Amino acid sequence: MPDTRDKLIAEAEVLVRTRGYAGFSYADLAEAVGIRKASIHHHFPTKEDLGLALIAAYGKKYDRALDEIWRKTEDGLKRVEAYAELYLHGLREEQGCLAAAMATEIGILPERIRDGVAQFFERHVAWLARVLSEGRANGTIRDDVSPAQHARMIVATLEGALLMELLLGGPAGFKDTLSALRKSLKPSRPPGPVNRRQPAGARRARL
Amino acid sequence: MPDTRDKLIAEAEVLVRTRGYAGFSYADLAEAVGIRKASIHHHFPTKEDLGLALIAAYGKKYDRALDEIWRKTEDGLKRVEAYAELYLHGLREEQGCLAAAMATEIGILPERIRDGVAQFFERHVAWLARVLSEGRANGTIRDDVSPAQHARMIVATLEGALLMELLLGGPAGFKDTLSALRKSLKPSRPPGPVNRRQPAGARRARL
DNA sequence: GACGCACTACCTTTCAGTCGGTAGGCAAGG
DNA sequence: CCTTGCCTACCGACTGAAAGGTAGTGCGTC
Repeated sequence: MPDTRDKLIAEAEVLVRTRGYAGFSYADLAEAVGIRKASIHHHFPTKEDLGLALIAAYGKKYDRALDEIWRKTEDGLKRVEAYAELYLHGLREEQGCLAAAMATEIGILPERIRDGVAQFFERHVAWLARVLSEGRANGTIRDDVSPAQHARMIVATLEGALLMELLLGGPAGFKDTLSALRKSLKPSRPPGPVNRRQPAGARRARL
Repeated sequence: MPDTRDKLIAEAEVLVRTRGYAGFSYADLAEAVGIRKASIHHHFPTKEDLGLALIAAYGKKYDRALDEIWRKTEDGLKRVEAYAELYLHGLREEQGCLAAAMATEIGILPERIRDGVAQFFERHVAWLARVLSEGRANGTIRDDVSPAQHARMIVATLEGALLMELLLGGPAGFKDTLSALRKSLKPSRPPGPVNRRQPAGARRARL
């Protein structure tokens, strides 16, 4: 039994991800959650408050997912693939990325929300940079990739693919992009046992 | 002296690219162009009519640019870089992609506009697939890239990079992504005269 | 009895869209 | 040459609906 506030955030997230920030109203949200419009203002006095809570909650949700991926495997390529799976999941539900939706509305976005969205991207880029540099070190990522540059590229690629494949090729189209991306990261030779400092207990990514 | 209709399309394009489709009103557009709100309805009876004209004009503008790039060089990598430059130009003007902005609002987009946006992406993917396969043939693109897959990836990457770098790193951040992308396309050895099987008469695509 | 939460009722502003009308251009016809 | 008629372009004034937001009330629970 999630409390009302959580339900509001959950439903508002869906609305933004399918219609954009300016594209939904308190009336829409009220109907989705099953309370009255005025009651939403009790939890989120202004739409900006709601938007801020949305991007914060979305960011935390992703932080947890990144953390889980990190713990589940030390294989750089698998980590990236598990990261990509997060986007693919959105695509299957026919929902875009909340941050991307908000980012396209820069011009009308309250500044604090903009900051939240920027932080969202920054954290992902930083996390991927760590994944890549560690992957290079343990031989699971090509050694000619630049972690900083490729981290940016990966986020950009996945955000773009989600955006585009929502109306083009669906999951199949997304996977095309994904295999092209994989090719640019995979080491030409599989990591030899020398480089491999994988712990004894084999783990697997959930992808 | 561009006529009013053209001015309306030009200004509306800016509005959508900075604020999204739902994020601007006829009142905003009227002010930007310097005519009255009612007069806009004379040219575009409904907002859907306007949106349709917008994506059509935007598509044509890009078609011309792609055509010019095609004619200017036969080097696959250079073609891709010139294509990327189109996005970079938007970034410098602090404007996102019109199609991307509309794509994030799928849930409220009139169907005909959705179709227009989907076509926009499809044409770009198709054009890039030709660029890549021809580039492979003349040795200016790595021979292990799959034109169909990489074409999708390139559009996705550039769309995503534009989206993200508008609030993150600006042109500098974009160029990071771009150099990572370049690395995945460039042949490991520069094209030798042996591989080069370019016909004497240069060809051109109409696209 | 104070607080949390949802409600009814209402506010102001803005939204897309409509209406009737004006001003000017242009071509046909007497 | 001058009227008549039709056209495009624009306008002020308006409409109903929907936007975000407010005020005050009731009602159950610590």
